[in-house]
Amino acid sequence: MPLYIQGMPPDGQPDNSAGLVQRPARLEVVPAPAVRRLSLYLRELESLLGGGQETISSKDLGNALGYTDAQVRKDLAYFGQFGHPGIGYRVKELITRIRGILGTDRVWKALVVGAGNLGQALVSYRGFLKKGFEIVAVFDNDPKVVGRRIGGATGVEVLPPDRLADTVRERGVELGILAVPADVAQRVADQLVEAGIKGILNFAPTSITVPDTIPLGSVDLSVHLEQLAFRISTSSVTTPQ
Amino acid sequence: MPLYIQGMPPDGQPDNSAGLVQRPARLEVVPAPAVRRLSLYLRELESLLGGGQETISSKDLGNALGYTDAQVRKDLAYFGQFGHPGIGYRVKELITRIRGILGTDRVWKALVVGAGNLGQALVSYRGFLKKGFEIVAVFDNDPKVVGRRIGGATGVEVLPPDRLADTVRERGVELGILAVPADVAQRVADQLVEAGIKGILNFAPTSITVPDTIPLGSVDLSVHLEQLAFRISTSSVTTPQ
DNA sequence: GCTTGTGAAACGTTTCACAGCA
DNA sequence: TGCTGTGAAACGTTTCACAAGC
Repeated sequence: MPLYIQGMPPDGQPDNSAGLVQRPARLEVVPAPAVRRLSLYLRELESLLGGGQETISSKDLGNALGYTDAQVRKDLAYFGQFGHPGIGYRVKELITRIRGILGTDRVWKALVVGAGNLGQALVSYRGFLKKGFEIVAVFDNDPKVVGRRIGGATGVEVLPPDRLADTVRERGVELGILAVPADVAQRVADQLVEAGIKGILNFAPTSITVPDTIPLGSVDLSVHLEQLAFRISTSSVTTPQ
Repeated sequence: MPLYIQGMPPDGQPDNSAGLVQRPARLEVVPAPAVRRLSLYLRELESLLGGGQETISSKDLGNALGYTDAQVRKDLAYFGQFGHPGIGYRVKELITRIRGILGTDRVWKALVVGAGNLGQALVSYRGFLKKGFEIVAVFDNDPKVVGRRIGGATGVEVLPPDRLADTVRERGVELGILAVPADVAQRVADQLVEAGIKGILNFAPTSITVPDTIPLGSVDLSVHLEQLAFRISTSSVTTPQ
């Protein structure tokens, strides 16, 4: 599934040398894997910034994550010219740029459906906010859980499912996180879409379908363990060239 | 990172028509994305089995997950000939085959490091066992948490970090799941490797390095939300050709 | 009819290699 | 010298299209 994004002109003078006609914004194709790596570059850069490092080369950034220097440069070049020949990339500048590209230079409101163990863990996780995500509500259909507070003093109250739609609308929630059992995941997803959610991250161990205008991500913990099991099982039989 | 696995001969008569010389097992290359999809096929098939369905075509299996029929057939064909022309795939048979391929036709012992919210959620998750994974121990360095029981009656006791190595060895633990803060993830990974763990799944929001003999998976919740944010942000500018 | 398995073609992604710049 | 940005080549993956089988 290739991703088409509207290309932005490189820094500095826009190339209008062709003359009088305004050049239409290039339509460029960004490989989905490149966008995934952008998140990892950002994470690494934030760590470097904490360590006080001011610049980094594509070689060092790649090495830290197991990619080649060419891969790093190519990935970044899809979005513009951020580097400085002879110097590398300025850490602070690149962080700002990548946040702008990913859209996390502002705070996204998210809600969690399902206040089981995983739902509680997601609501309690302190790392989301500095990444640009704020969990503003959590829902559960168990009356014994509704009304309870999750996430300590600054936490949120568990709401009943019938509050879902109005919460999305009134609070401007854009992201829905599904931490419900597999058998209700599709139904909840439908409700979220109906309520006007803009994207869904599904932790339920089942595949769900949404209109293809709604970006959908999914994380299945068992699937990740299975992939490990496969790689361990076959590594004894493996000949990595 | 291409994956090389030792190809298995198709069902029935091994092709030894070339004559007297024993044909060496073909070394075949399986795309990593194909292996990931195998897990999804398995999940879908298990759901179909629960619904009583006996056979399924590559077309229907693909449709359920958003893939083409050719993709499904190709993926499965990397590992052998499991289908029946005119019929499709027998659900029960294919489940057995895929489990055999992934290595989850037996139970893998896993441990969790970190008994915070996420660690507790992982230990408590009831779905792992029927997928072939058993969490046999959980560790935490907080003395207030050590000794506590997690996961109810059948749960496990939280152990201190100094019990890590002997637990891996004595109980034959093969998989390590990291649910610790980023700043200790690498250190814990090193200890797990030192103790003889065979694979690691990292939930800490940082990249870690392990010897390349040790398969490593990683799940960063913020990264998944970032990818959603990007897709939402760009979808207004998107022309999915 | 409907279905699989599979070479070959099409397509997508990564790596190479080097011009250009600090 | 060291580094980026980028076309072109190499490589990997998916789709096509069809022979063969139920």
